[in-house]
This record gives sequence, structure tokens and C-alpha cells, in this order.
Amino acid sequence: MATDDLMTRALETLGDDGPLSVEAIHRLTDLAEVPESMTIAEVADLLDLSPHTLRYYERAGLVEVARDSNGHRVYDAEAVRRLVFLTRMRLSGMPMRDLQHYISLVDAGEHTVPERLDMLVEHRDTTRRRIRELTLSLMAIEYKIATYGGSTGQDVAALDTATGADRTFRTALVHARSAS
Amino acid sequence: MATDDLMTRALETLGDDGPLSVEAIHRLTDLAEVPESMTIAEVADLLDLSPHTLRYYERAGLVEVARDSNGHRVYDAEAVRRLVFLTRMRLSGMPMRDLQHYISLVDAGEHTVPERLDMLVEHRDTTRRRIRELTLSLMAIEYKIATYGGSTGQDVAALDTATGADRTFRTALVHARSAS
DNA sequence: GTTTGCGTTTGAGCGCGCTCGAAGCCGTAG
DNA sequence: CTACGGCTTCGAGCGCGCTCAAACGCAAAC
Repeated sequence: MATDDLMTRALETLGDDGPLSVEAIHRLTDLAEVPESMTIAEVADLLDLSPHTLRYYERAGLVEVARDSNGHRVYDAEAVRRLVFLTRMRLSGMPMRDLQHYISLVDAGEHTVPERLDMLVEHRDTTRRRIRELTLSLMAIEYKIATYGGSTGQDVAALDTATGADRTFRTALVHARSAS
Repeated sequence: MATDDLMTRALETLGDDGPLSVEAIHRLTDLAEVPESMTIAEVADLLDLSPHTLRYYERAGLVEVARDSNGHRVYDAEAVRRLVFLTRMRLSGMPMRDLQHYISLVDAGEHTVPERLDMLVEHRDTTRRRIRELTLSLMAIEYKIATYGGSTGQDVAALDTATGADRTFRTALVHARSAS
């Protein structure tokens, strides 16, 4: 799958309704300025998580963070980049356990690259499955909204009789979870 | 958004790689035969969750289930349909709390339809956001796989220099979480 | 000089969604 | 007759990912 293809699809997906890309533009400066060092509050703000969580990640062994003369954390650029990565992985549903393993591989050296790639590929596939699962659920929700009749089973009933929906699709809706 | 449009998009999404739709076809008979009554094991099998979980849902007030002469649960078609709905909502991330509220609205009568629709619309939007979020994470993962350099920050660095990627897209990748 | 504010550590607690264990009932198979 | 499998109830336990409380340090502001 070509990169350009990826981006095209991404932008199409984003194009549905504006807020994300608008906000993205608004935050355009963020990564351009990756400061040499940041405080915990700054990193928390950047990544949209709490200082508590950042300390928790450190305790969990996901990052090492230096201290200043007051014992306060000083996040260097590498730590911030790692946290950006970790945050994205967390957001896409990778468990802490796996991240801990991944980081242990990173720290173990270059010879672990193949295993790291294996992990990324597996997580990519998991994420793809999850997106398809959510897409099917989304369609079911939209269908239920469109045909709302009050009963929790109405959507299925509607699918049985309406618009000559194709059977495969209908079944896929009901069994979206079978993709997981 | 027209129904046909929805289905078209759905099938496109599914078309990427086969397993789901194939499995869907394989299970095609499932909903066609919605039996008059089912045992807990049958329902568990149908919905791909455990009998434990089904009992838990009942305890949580999400379904009422009759008993036979032995005290065993007998799921009628309505209960099964409700559970299909509930399972899809759970799968798409709706919290138990919200489902309990939704079901209380269903049980309260037709005058709660507007509020139910509000809930569905909100959940639809949440699901859409989640899909966009996951899509961005997915692109980041794919990018990292494609440009793998071993460092956790490599993907970002690559984005800064590679293929003349447009800045908005690049920033969106880093800030996918800002959509949540 | 005290207050305010932001940081530190440690260990405990929490919300969620299951998941399981124990003890018991029932119907069928060997 | 007894053993087994599958169901029942009830309450407890668990894994995950935070989230917080307590007690303290330091530094700039008033």
C-alpha cells in the first residue's frame, strides 16, 4: 500500500467533518518546536494527559527522565518523542504490557528490530480489525437512527424488510463482532 | 447520508481484506433463524460472549429473561434481539452505564424516543471520532513500519523530511489524540 | 517570613467490565 | 446408583490503567 495512497485515504476520512484537521492546523507549531527540554506540566499539556500519568509511565519503565537540581523532572527531546509514540500506541489500544515489552526491545539494541517490527505489524492488523469493527457498528447505529422505531430490535427488523439490503451486508452488521 | 451510500462505503471498507465478509457469509443463517427460544449457552455462542457475561447483563438490568421449570434461563426472540443490540453498542464502546440508562428509557415507553435518539446520535459521533482517531494512529503505525529506523521517534523525524508530506497531515499524525 | 504554587515520593484506591469459585439442583448415561 | 455435565445463585476477586492522598521540598511573590 503506497504512502500517497495512505495519505489520500486519510485525508478523505478526515474530510467528512472538519474539526480535527482545523485543530491540527491550529497546533501546527507544536512539533516544529520540540524543545530541548520540557517540564512535566508542559509534556502533559502537549500530550493531553496528566502529570500523574506521566509519572506512572516512568514508573512502568516506559521512559527514563532526568531530574534538575530540585529533583524536578526534565524531559529531553528524546523522551518527548518516545512519549509521543507511546501515547499514540496507547490511544490505538496497545496494552501497557506490550509497550513495556516493546520498550525493553528498543533498549536492548538494534538486533531486536525484527521483533519490534513484528509487534508493529501485529498491532497494525489489530487496529485495522478494530476500525472495521467500529465501522460496522457505526453503520448499524446510523441505520438504527435512520429507521428508529423504539424497539432495540428494530434495526434488525428494518434490515430484514427494507431497501432490499443484501444478505451478506445484513449479516455482517449483526456479526460485526466476529471480526475481533 | 443515504442508506445506499452507507452500504457502499461499508462494503468498500470490508473489501480491503476478506476474512470478515467471508465469515459473515458463513454465518449467514444465524439471524435468519432467530429461534423462538434459546438457552444461555446458545445465546453466548451466538453473541460470542460467555454465559457469565450474559448473567451479568441480566443482573445489571439490561434484559429480563424467563426461566423454565428447572429454573434455567430461556431467552426469547426479543431478549436475543435486545442482546444483539446491546452487544453491538458495547463493542463500539458504549459504557454499561449508558446502556442501562438507554434500556431504562426503552422500558419507560414511547415518550422517551427523543432522548433515546439523542443518545444514539451522541454515540454515533463518539464512534466516528474514535474511527478517525484510530485511522490516524493506523497511518502512523504504517508509516513507522515503512520507514522503520529503530528509534521510537523515527516516524516523526521521517515525516519531517520524507516525500514532502503536507504539514497539516504531518501534524494531524502527531496530534491524532486531539480529536478525542 | 509566610503563603502560594508547582514539583517530589510512596503506596493505596478506584471504576470498569467482566470472571470466577462455591455450593447446590436437575436430568440423562453408563 | 452414581457420576457427569450443565445450569442456578451469590458474592468475591481480578486485570487494567490510571488517579489520588499524604507528607514533604523548594522558590518566587507579597
